[in-house]
Amino acid sequence: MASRKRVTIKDVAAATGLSPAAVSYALRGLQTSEETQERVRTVADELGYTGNAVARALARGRTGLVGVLTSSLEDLGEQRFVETLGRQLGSHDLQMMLVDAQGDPEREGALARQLADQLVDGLVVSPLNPADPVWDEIGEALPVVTVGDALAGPTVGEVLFDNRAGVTLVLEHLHGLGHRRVAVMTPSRPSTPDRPAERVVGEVCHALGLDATVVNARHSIEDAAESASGLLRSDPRPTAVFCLSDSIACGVYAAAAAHGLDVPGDVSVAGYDGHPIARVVTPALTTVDWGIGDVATAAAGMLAEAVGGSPRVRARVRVSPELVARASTAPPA
Amino acid sequence: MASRKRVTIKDVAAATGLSPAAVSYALRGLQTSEETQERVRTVADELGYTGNAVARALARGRTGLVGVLTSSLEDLGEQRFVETLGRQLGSHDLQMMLVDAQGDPEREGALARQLADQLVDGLVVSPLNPADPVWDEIGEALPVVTVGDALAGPTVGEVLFDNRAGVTLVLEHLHGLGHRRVAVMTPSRPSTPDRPAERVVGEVCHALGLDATVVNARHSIEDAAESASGLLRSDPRPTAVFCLSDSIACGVYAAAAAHGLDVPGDVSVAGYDGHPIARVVTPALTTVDWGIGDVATAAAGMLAEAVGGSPRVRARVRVSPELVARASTAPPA
DNA sequence: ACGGTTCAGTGAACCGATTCACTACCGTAC
DNA sequence: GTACGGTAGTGAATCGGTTCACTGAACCGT
Repeated sequence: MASRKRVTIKDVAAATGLSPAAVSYALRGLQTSEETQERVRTVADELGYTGNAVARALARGRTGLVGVLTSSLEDLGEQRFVETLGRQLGSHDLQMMLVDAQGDPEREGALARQLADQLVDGLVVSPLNPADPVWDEIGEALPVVTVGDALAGPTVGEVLFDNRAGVTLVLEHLHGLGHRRVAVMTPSRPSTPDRPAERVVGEVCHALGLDATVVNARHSIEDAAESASGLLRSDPRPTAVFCLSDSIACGVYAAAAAHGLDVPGDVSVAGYDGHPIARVVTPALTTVDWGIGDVATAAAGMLAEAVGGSPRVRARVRVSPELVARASTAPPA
Repeated sequence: MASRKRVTIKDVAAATGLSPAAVSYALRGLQTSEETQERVRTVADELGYTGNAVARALARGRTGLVGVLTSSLEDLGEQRFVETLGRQLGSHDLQMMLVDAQGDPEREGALARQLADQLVDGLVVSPLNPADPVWDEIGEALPVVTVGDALAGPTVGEVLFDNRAGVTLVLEHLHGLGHRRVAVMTPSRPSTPDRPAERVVGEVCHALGLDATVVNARHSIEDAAESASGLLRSDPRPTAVFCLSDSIACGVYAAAAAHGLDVPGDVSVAGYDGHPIARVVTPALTTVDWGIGDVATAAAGMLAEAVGGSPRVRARVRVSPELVARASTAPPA
């Protein structure tokens, strides 16, 4: 069925009696008379000519696609980030090509290389492993905007959020409420050697004199619930659980309910992301708002500018995380 | 910076003393001796040759990309669907190119046309407007798999869910509990003339003798909360609200909390999607599970098969929605 | 009437791969 | 010794556009 031959620019040229070059110009409103443009457009419509995006990309050396390499689409925060980013890129006439590293740093590197092979004009990435040498290569080949942690390699833009500050806000909040035995659930994979967030957590806990257990979890609510389940059964149960994403916090809620534990009566829970769902769950979730929407907008803007060919200045935006204290955290029993 | 010239197949050819053709074959392990292949691979690595995806796509007539046209990424259910779909397509060696219609049927049509211009090898779509003539054109040009409502045009696969059955399940459930004055919140835009879901709602309500108000809302939790706010203030307040997505239901929870209304004491709430979040919120949300994950897996499989070039048989999978009654619905006061 | 600009449009090169048709060469069989 | 078959590799065409360098004609003021 699909074999209906594609209408090419040559067909249009033949039908109008013009050269392919003229048609190409006419359709873009260049170097041709008004009436010719009109005529070409009419004929093109009649023939159903749509143009071949791949050929155009090859000839022009750009595709109009922006790669978005997300660390894990399972995360509600990432989902929301991606949604906004796609919308914003669209407003700059760029298409989002979404690729999911699924929390795996190696997969992330491989995907990045693949994307850089001329398929995309630029890349937005919130790196799982900012130290990966792949970023060096890629930063030289195309505009890269990072979100979250800064990259070793060259980039055209960075939207940094001070995760140390964010983590500190929560841990100080918990400490201030009187918690001393807290668990921290991070989305990290063991294979990431030096995930900054985790290191920061360790340092801050140490500084505050908190007794912290770090637990790895995946972002999905179901998986997080399972990981949390073990945690909540452990003998000296932590009095508070700090989740490095709101998704994971949702999982903890589910696990707490399953075990008949009250939040925050039996255990306090804090999240990270400032996702709207945090306001909906009961009790409303204490979380850190890093301005998902603003970050996405900034990133899209930077990349659009760089892809548009403006001189490569390294833009840098720093976002301050804000603690949103709600009902899910309270002094320990 | 980016100006470091790209290594092309010719460079590799020159470096090995072979023709570009030979290099092309060698790198794919065809028509060349073992040792040549080895040598070419070595040289290619040294030079940092990666290949140009666009040129390859033009020559071979396929890109390895699959377009995924989502109706609205604001919806938690869609987000989850897309996540699974991307994962599944990846396991078939296909890349997902995600495009968001943002709930706008016209935008959906335009994006579909754009995608079909040779950029993608296939398309997965859950159509906002199944009657749009664009599907006819596109279905002839490339493999299309629909999810949800069936399309008028030709497709290679359909994952149908019986939304009539799903809607009926919920409305009968509410009716059975004794509700007579219910509100239905749909994500439809007024511009969609014949959104099937809405028509079905009308019919089923009529059949059951329910007094139904239909309210349009966007999927985002914030927007849905706002729409719900008005609804909950209306004079003879509906005793139950049926939301056509779990996202919207979350918005209703938020609005109810803001107005000091108890769910289900003052108003029952039901959702649609079976998103994991439905189990997390309090009270746990009554919803309709249509098997997001299974649907995504089925769709990916169908499309992969069609893109792989297997004979075009129209595959059809029908998914039965299942009511998951939880604590958010109860008899009216 | 004349050189000099513009304007509209042409032809060919090009982007970077793939693939078809063909050649050179080797070994083998008769 | 000639015919034959198979393998390794080549050259050129091709995919479908864009763009550069150029041409012929119309138009300009003087």
